[in-house]
Amino acid sequence: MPLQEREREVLITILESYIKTAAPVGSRTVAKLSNLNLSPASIRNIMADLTEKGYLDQPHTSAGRAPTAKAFRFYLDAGMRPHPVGETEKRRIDATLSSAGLEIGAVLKQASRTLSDCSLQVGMVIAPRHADAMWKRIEFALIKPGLVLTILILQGGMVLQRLIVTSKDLDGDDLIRYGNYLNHLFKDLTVAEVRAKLAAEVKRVEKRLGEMYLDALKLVMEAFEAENAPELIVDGAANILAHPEFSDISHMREALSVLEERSRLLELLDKTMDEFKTVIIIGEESDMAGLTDFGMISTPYGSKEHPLGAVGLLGPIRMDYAKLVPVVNYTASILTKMLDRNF
Amino acid sequence: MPLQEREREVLITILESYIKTAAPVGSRTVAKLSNLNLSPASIRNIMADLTEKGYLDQPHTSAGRAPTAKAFRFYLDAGMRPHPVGETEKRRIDATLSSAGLEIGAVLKQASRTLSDCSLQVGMVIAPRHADAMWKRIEFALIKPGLVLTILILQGGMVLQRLIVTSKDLDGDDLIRYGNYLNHLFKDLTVAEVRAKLAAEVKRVEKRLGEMYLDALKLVMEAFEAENAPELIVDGAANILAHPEFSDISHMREALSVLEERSRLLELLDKTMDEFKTVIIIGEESDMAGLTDFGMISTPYGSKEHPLGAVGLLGPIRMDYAKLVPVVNYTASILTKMLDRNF
DNA sequence: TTTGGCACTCTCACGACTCGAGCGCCAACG
DNA sequence: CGTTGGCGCTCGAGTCGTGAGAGTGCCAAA
Repeated sequence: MPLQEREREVLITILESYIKTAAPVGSRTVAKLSNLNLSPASIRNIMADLTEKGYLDQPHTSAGRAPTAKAFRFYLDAGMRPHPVGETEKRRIDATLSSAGLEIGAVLKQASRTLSDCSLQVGMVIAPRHADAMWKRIEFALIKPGLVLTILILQGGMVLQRLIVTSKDLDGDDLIRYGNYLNHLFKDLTVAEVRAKLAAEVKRVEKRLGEMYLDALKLVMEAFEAENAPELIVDGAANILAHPEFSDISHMREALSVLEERSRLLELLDKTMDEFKTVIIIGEESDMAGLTDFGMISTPYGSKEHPLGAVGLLGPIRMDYAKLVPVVNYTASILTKMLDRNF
Repeated sequence: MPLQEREREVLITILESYIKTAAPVGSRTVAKLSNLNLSPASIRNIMADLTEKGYLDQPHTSAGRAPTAKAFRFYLDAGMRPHPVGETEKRRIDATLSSAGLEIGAVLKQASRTLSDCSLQVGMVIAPRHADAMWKRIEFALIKPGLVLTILILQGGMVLQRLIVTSKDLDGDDLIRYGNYLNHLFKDLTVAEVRAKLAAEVKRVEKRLGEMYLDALKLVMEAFEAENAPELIVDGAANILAHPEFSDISHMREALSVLEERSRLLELLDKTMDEFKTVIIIGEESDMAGLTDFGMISTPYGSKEHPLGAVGLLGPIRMDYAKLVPVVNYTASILTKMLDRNF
């Protein structure tokens, strides 16, 4: 059954108060805060209904009521009026992001930090996957006999580097020839495509061409075989521990353990990239254990045709979504713009 | 006045018990643990003396005694019998470190993690300063008109990269010429020396040679001017919060704030590099506020002639130094050996 | 010099108690 | 019939007192 107008109003009032104070809200408070001009007694009736419908929860008889995850979901889907990002804040985000320079890695780190600073929550950023980026050039440097530094420059200025052990008699000239051969072969393919093509090329070369090219291919294979997990940048873990819901020690430990599960967080952020839109996950909507009391906002950056990565926030379920969703979106848009220069 | 043999024995017993349990130690416990074969009453007398001399501290009348920072200093300087690293543990360290591959950055991160895992404290590593490393080769890649990726390869396989905005009409051939010129000019100088030489070279070129070389120099200057702060890698912050001394919330926050002061931690670790020996700093010996209840073990890696960086542990003052100092030293030695391959 | 004994002190855990917030219910009111 | 004020109830948080336990300090005896 849908909510009546008055129930809606009361629920939103409770939500907004709870988001500010993290404390259960009583009928008196709601009566004062809402613009319904009803007495606490009437509010109590409405609150009782909302409790029955599963939107509110009483920790105990005399403690006021706290919104449930269902209430937050309602808020996000229907009740929330997003609060646009202020000019001051915009300027602040612009400034800090551009202070990081042009390098993707540095910019992303800064983005994560800026997000966590603005929100007092945990900021997260997924870096662009190397696999989707295009091969631009490979360079080899002989560090010492038998040790070669391989540097793969990707479109957009990303760099993948790896040290490789080789046979001792490989010299600088060999490396230059390898480089030329490989650059010719793989230019303008994505790293994923290169990986796919590598095996076939090895077979082809084995039959027709000399040993030399085989070595070159093996070098590349060794260098870039394991580069699969996208990088997750997390910042502001200390922020989150300052919130009152974590003032008790066991909750704090739980929060820390959530932050350690990088792969799970990645999974959640991935969703936002697949669908290329802002996603908010609260409470048990993720099937990630321990995330019950958390909420996560995430949004992709890059373009719909070429999604690059995602940025997001993780915090207690009672985050100020109305304010923070626009902040996350704005950050993503700036990020998109900044990285655009590189492509 | 120096400690008598019996006082020494009692103090060390107290220290070792306190290191294990983090709880003040009573006379009965000492009587049982020590091999003096004295009654609790006699122990009490000795403990009273130690308290007078400043080695022990009573939180309150009936709480047993806890060692002071002075006691720990005594322990470190005179009483401690280092506990050699076990074979199993050695193998474990070897294995995890070599699983990180050959790349310096990855190895150092792994070292920090391994240290924190072995010790259940916070692991710290200072990465080698780029300034001390030798210029091996510079590479330029034109990412798009007006945007150049600069890659400086240093001796040992370290890589410094930076994106630079240039004039739009700079093309690939220009970049190759720039590279040749710069590599010839700076080969086998350290980054610090290059920085010093740059200004002079600019002046020299301004008078005699063409515009082109000037641009090349400016490119390098822009790329590598700001690279000063050595990198500090920290891992295992969650570990430290599990210790009983941080079970109360205000101590926990204090601990977190200590970990955020990266530059201060760096300062402390720097000491160990200057003197090139293992340094243990406890309590107020550093003048760093908030570090009163902490202890830090640090030791350099690399060789005395070419110190590369430092590794260390940060934890509560009652760390198990006897066990952990050898662990830190062993890690540093493995690290030295691994990086040796690169030079 | 060492030891057992004993009185003393202080913390911690537990229970009783009070206070206040908030609720549910109900009767009365417009 | 919705709204309101009132009243009694419940439950948590804080306060106080008490008792147990750990540990000390001191003293007299071995």
